[in-house]
Order: sequence, then structure tokens, then C-alpha cells
Amino acid sequence: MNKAEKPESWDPKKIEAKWSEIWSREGIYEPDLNSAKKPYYNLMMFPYPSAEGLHVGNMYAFCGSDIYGRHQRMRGNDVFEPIGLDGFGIHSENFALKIGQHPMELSKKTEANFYRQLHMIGNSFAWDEKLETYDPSYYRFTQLIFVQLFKSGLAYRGKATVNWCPHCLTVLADEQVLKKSKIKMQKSKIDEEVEVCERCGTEVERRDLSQWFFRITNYAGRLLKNLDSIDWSEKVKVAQRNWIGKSEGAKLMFASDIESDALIEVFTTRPDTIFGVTFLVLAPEHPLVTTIINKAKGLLQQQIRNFVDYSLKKTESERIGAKFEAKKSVKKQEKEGIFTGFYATNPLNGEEVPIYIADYVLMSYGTGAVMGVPAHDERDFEFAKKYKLEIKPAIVPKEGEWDFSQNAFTEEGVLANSGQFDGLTTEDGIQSVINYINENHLGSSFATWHLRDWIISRQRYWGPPIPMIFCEKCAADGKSWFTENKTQISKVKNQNLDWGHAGWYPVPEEDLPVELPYVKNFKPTGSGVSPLAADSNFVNVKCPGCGSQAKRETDVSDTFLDSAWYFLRYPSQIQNPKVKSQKLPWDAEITKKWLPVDMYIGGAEHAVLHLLYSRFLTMALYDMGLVNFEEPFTKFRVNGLLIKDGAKMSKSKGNVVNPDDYIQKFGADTLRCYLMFCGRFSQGGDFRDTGIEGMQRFLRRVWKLATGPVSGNIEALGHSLGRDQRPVGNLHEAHRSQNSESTPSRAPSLKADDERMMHKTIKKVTQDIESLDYNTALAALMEWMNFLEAKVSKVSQISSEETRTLLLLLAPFAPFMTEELWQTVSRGQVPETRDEKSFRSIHQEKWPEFDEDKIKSGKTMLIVQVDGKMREKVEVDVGISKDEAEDVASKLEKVSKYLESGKYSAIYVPNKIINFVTEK
RNA sequence: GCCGGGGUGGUGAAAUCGGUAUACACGUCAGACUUAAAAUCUGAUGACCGCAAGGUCGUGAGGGUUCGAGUCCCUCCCUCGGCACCA
Repeated sequence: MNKAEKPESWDPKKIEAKWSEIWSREGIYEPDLNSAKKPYYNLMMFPYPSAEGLHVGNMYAFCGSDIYGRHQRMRGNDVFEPIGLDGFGIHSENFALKIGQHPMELSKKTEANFYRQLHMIGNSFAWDEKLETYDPSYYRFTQLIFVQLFKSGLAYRGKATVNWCPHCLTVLADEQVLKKSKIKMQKSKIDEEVEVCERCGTEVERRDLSQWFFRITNYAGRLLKNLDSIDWSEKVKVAQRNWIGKSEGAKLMFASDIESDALIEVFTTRPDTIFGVTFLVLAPEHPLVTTIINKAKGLLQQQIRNFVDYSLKKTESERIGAKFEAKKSVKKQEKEGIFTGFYATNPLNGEEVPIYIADYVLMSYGTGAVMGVPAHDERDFEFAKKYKLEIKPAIVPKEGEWDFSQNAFTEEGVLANSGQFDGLTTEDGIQSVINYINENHLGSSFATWHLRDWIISRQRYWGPPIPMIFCEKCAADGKSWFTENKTQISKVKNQNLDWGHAGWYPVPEEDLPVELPYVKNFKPTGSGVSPLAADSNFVNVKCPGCGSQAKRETDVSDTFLDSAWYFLRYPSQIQNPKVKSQKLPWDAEITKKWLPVDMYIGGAEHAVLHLLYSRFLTMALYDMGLVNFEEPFTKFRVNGLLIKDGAKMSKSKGNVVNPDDYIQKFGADTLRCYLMFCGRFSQGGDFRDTGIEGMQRFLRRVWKLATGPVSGNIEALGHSLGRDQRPVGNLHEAHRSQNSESTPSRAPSLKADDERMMHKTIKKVTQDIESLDYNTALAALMEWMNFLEAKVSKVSQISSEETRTLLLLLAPFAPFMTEELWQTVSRGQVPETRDEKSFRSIHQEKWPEFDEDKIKSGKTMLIVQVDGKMREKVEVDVGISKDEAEDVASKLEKVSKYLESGKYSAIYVPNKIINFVTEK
């Protein structure tokens, strides 16, 4: 090549626009959903569009997911990487309120902006299947799923003390309430924790309200158990395990003298301590408390009543009033209680113990009653000290002494003072006591859970209306959908119908969707009902059961229901000609082919929200026979958090990176690569402006190397055939022949060093992409680049195989630039029209293979140590023996001086290290 | 309190099984090119001692195991996240 001939310079803007268009025209990212041979569903959590536009954090996660998907595509899979918007919900609505626009109009704008940005980042999205959760053709099915859950007994209406956000003016599910430390005191280390709304950060309140719930608790066991067999980031599995919160133990029945048949059920995880019980405690809300008050006499009756009133009020006021008392730890509330005058009988030894009512026992956990074992439980100990109750050891340490008057002994030990069980270890003791109570019908083994049912109602506007109708007349007659559909009842578990369903009917499926009407005043009311309640046209409806005047449910469903099933919808989107029937949101055949999702990537903040809800819903659909798998995401990986200059990005700090500016300035390829280079994908990274310039330098060098006069690639790739006669689209052929002996003569053959470097890089990049270690994959590519440039400066040429491999390995990271180089430099012109079936993108090419033998061949650096300290390095042939290595190494100048005494031995790690150990 | 990440140069970060600590990049310094600057290229860059050859120290702290420890064990500290009057 003539040195005077200048290669075209790299113009990211130009080529990125060009290739976006060609890729879309050629449909290279649209797999054949009906007949793909190797379907691979690669998904990233879809974004909720905010008006500020796509956050660089979204882009970070999306790029990470896309690189993985592009790699899978080049490995020969039919990769499906859909995209959509989670645009319904409080977040979008709150923003609409803030700027005074109607969410129906605002969503159109944010949608356009988001899709524009998502187009620019160069992901291999399958745009034809995009979806938006606020589209009636989508939420029609969100509602249908609600109806299905209702009919299966998994949706019910219940009254409960629920979380209420005074800012969003709606109830929230337990998962959507976060603990936040309000005041941090450096020295005392006491954090004041408050519960806040996941969306807006406002401290939540409690209200007693009737709401729609999903029975996620029915699935607690399976949600927990399946975690062992799914390939998910450990972090998320741990968070889910914690949240599900299984606690295993036993339920024990204590007879009492309150009433002849009043058995008090207690839950304990330590049945082995049963002989240490010295009292019983009931929660103030416990059902037996009413009986106790009724039966108590005189002054005691009044005292108990006062105490119960006081402690019920106290919990309320504590939650609301204690927030400014910085010094007070939440944990160390003084325990208060009162003796009831009644006694219970220990079922194992027949001892009578006093019954107390105390505020430290929670009705919402276990059975609302505990056995007091002060010798082995810190809380019971504290309570016993205060009320001067007996402390009776039932477990002793395996070794040493324990002063039971000072502290509770909560560790495992050996049973003592426990009759027939004396001498057993804690572990055996638990089992033996459980066996005993089982045999004698005194109780049973039992597990209790932290997980609560999912509150699905939201008293808001911007969501899918809950498709339910309430009929006063049917309610009065005791009629409901269930009484009218008796066959269904037999399929539903009894306890699932154990609620006041009289009067409730789902909207008939043919009437779905219940469209969200345009309501001018969409502001939340705060009165416990949605703004929809003000729209009488919407509310009034005929009862599907009796035909008389009835009312619609006016609450909308939780946003997390929209996102709990979207992955099921993508492959079966309406664009697909095979989906004729739209009775179900998904086509059975297509779903069988593409689901579950092969690889799912997203943020850890959804560990117990979206990721738990999706699992629950998939299991429920599986049980209904609507899908044939019970776990939605075979493999899931969390992406880390991207920060900026060491600090979390936030609007208040003004350090939010807008990807648009960077794409404008550097192009998407540079930004993509830089984001991935910031740190390990699973751990996040630190975005710095100076760093991105370094990445641009690297890509420019790649461009230069590939277009430069020194890489003998033009001929090697078949350009010598001449453009006219070269069969279009046979690059693959050229590639293959390149690997065989028919290497064109102009291309220099690779020396062992060159080959080792190339194969080493292929191996490293391949493995690192698989484990999502994109930063080190890029580092390996840079190292190889440095090597290739050094080679160019020496021999003025690199082989076309090297250029090509470099482009292929870089393709997932920098899709635009590598495509441009591949097509224009290596291959020639791009077909201009769709008719030409010949177009083949670099992203459809085969991923390079590495040859382990070529990595291992040749010479290696042997590290020579004396007494564990590195003293010298020496180049040796791979595979030399210990004796040879010892011989070579011991003669080295920097080594021999330490070995003059002749008294030493050597440890040899083949091909790596020889360590001489001298005698002292 | 319990459970999980993490703590490595001036900075972002690397380091299969226990085997060269700091790859790769940023920054800085020096040099080349230039009237000059930018860009680009070349070189140096953990700390300390030394003219040098070379040496000593060094992965949050302190112990231990080992020929050899960022990596394993023990006792702590800090930090981020999850759970928590959970019986």
C-alpha cells in the first residue's frame, strides 16, 4: 500500500447512524421466533421511563447485558434481546404530578425520548417486539392474570393493618417499604431506623384498610426451596432467603386455667429448652386477652385492660412519635408486661407457670404467644429480671460454667434438669422433644415465615384498573363468582376461600381490558380510594352475576404486577403472525421454545421486589397449567452500581451523567467500552471523565491498526479476487480457508509468540465475557493491541488473521466500529438494498476459537526464588524437569550467591516457580 | 446482633489450585515531533535507603499455618447491602 494514501479517519457519529439503519433494515437482531434452532433469550430488566431520560446507570446495565447477548449470538445462538418500557406506576405518575402534565400525554413524550436513547446505545435489541405496560393491549393481560389469580383463590380481599405512604397517598406492599437510617451517630453507633416508601422516601404510616392481596405466602416454601437450584447471583438468593425468612421449630400446646378448653399455642425454635419455661407471654392483641379481661376480677381486670390499651397505643405512638428521639435505640425498648392472674401447664413436666401479657411479643409473628425461657433467651431474661421471675437452666454449656443470674445462655449445649432428655445435645434434644410432643399430641413441628401476602391495590390513577366488580345485591344474597361457579371451588383450597368474597365478580374476560379512562383530575385523593372513584361512568356497571346495578373496583394494581410477567409477553407479541388467538398473553409453542429466560441481568435493588414477584407469578401460572416451567429466569446476574468520581450519582449532588452528552462527544462505542472498563460488572464502577478519553485513544489505535498500510489484510481477505467476481457473503469461507493451509501468500505466517498471544487473548476474552468480567476482557485486548503495535514497529506488518480476530473479539464491545472496519476494510461494499440477501454482519460471524496447545507451546518465564523471595527470572522451555530447572536456576548469578553453602533443597512448581530453601 | 459483598499505588482497578503483588487504564514527570500549543509517539512511575549494583519494607490491624499468604485459619477494625423485640 502506498504510504501517501491516507486511511479514512474514524467518525463515530457517521458510522453509528449508518450501521443502526443497516442493521435495522437487514433485521439482523430479529431471530425467527417460530423456527429458530438455538433460541437464546437474553434479557435485561426493562426501564421505567422517567422524564429525565435514560440514566447512564441504565445504559451501563444494558450494555453489559448486550455484550453477553452479542457473544451468545456469535457463538451460534439465535439471540432474542427484546426491550420495552415499564411506564405504568407511581414513579411516572408522581413525575407527571410534579410538572403538571397528564400521564397519558407525558408518557408519549418520555416514550419517544427513551426509545431514541435506547436506539443510540448500540444494543442488539429486537425492536419489533417492543412493549409498554401502559398500552391497553398489554394491560388487558395484566388484568386477565389478575382474574386468573382470583379464580384460583390466589387473590383475595382482606382487611389488615397496612403500610400507607402519606405522600403517594396509597398503600404499599411490605416489600415496598424500606428501612432507612435517619440519624447516624458516629460515636454511639445507634442508628435510628425509620420505614420509608420505596418510591418517594417518605416515612410510612399504618392504616387499617381493606385491600386486594395475592397469596404469595402459599408459595413461601417453594420460593425458598427452588433458590437452591437456580443459577442466580448469590447476593440476591441470600436477600430472598432472608426475606422469606423461614424459621423452623415447633408449636406447643399449653393448657391453662383461663378456660377449660383454652389451649395456648406457642411457637419456639428451641423446644429443647422446654424444661426451662418459667412463664408464658401473650401479645396484647392475642385473641385470648379478651377472655382474660372478661374473666379477671376487680382491680386486676382494670389493670389488665389499662395495660392492653396502653401498649396498643404505645406501639402506634412509638412508630410515629419516636422518630426525633435520636438517642434512643429502636432495639432497646424497655419490655413491659402484666401478670394476668392465670396459669398455664407445661405439657412436658406438668409445671404451672404464670401467664403474662407483654408488648415485646408480636401478634404478627409465630402464634402471638411465647414460652418464657429466661435462662436461654435474652428477651425473656430481661423480662424475668424486671418482673422477678424464676430463671431455670435447662441447657448447660458443653464445657465450663455459666452464671445464669447474669446472662441468658443462648448457645448450644447439653440438656439438664430436663428429665428423660438429660444429657442430649441441643441438636438431639430439639428432635427428641419434637418427637415426644408429636407422639403425645402436645404439638407439632412447625415453621413460621417472615414473608407476607402481597398487597396489590393502589389508590392511584396511573395503573391498570383492578378488573373486579362488587354487587351489593349478590353480597346480601351471599352470592359471588365462586358460588356461581361451583366446579371451580373444588379446585381451590378451602383456606383460600376463607374470606368475604360475597358480592365479588371478576370482569368477564371478553370485556377486558377495563380501560383506564382519561380522568382530568388524576391526583391521588388520600381518602383511601383512587381518583377513578369520582368517575361515575367508570364506576357504575352491571353485575356479571345478577345483572343489577353494581360498582367497579376503583383501585389500580401495583406496578410490580405489570413487570412480573412482561418477559412472557415479548416472544409472543402481536407482530408475530403465528399468534392468532389472543386469549392468552402468550403463544404456547413459542413460549415453550423461548422460555424460561436464559440470561437475565438487573440491579440488586429488585432482589425482593420484582425478582420475587416474578418467581411467585410464574409458579402460580405453572400451577394453573398456563406455562410449563416454574422459574422464570434460569440464570440471573446482578450488575453493580455505577458511581461518579467516588460518589453515588444523584440529582441533588448534580453529578448525574447524561449518556447523551457522552455519545455526542465520543460516540456509543467509546462510551460502551469505557463503562465496561470502569470495574468488574458485578461490582459496579466509577465513572471519570478522564478515563473515557483513554478508551477513545484505544479505539482510535484499533482503527489505525486495522486501516493502516501495515496490516496485510486486504489481500488476505479475498480482495485480490476483485470486487466484481468475489461472491458476496463468502467472508465466512474466507475466514475458514484462512485457517487452513491456503493462506494467501502476502499474509505473513504467525510465529509461535504471535500465536500464543492471540490464542491467549481469545481464551481470556471468551472466558471473561462468560463470567461478565468485561473490564479484564478489555484489558486483555489492550495488552494484545500493545503487542501488535510493537510487532508493527518491528516487522511493519501484522497478519490479516490477527486483524480479523481482534475485530471479532472487540465486536460485542464496540459494535459500530468493528462492523465498519469489518465491512469496509476487510470486506468491501455493503449491499444497498434488502433484496440482496447477501449481507452478513460481523455480529453474525463465528466467534474465534482458541487452541490450548498454542498457548502452552514454546518458552516460559521461570520464577526463581530463594527462601520464598523472588530473585531472578529465566526463560526456559515449557515442560522442563525439576532437575533441569534446578540446574539452570542455581547457576544464575543472582541466585548462586545465596546457595554457596550448598545446603539447600528445592521446590519446583512446573513451568512457574523454583524455590530454593536454604538450611539455617 | 445475625447473614452476605468489599478494604490492594496518586486514581479506577488486576491477580485460576496458595506460586513474579500492583496487569490494563487514568494521572504525573521526562523526552521526540511542533514557531508554539493540542494531538500523537517513546520512556519512567508502590514506598524508603543508595551515585550505582543492590537492598529493606509493602495488599485495613494483630497473630497463626506454609518452602511460599492479597489468597487459608484465628482475633479485631472500617465500609456497603440484606434481615432483626422473629420467640
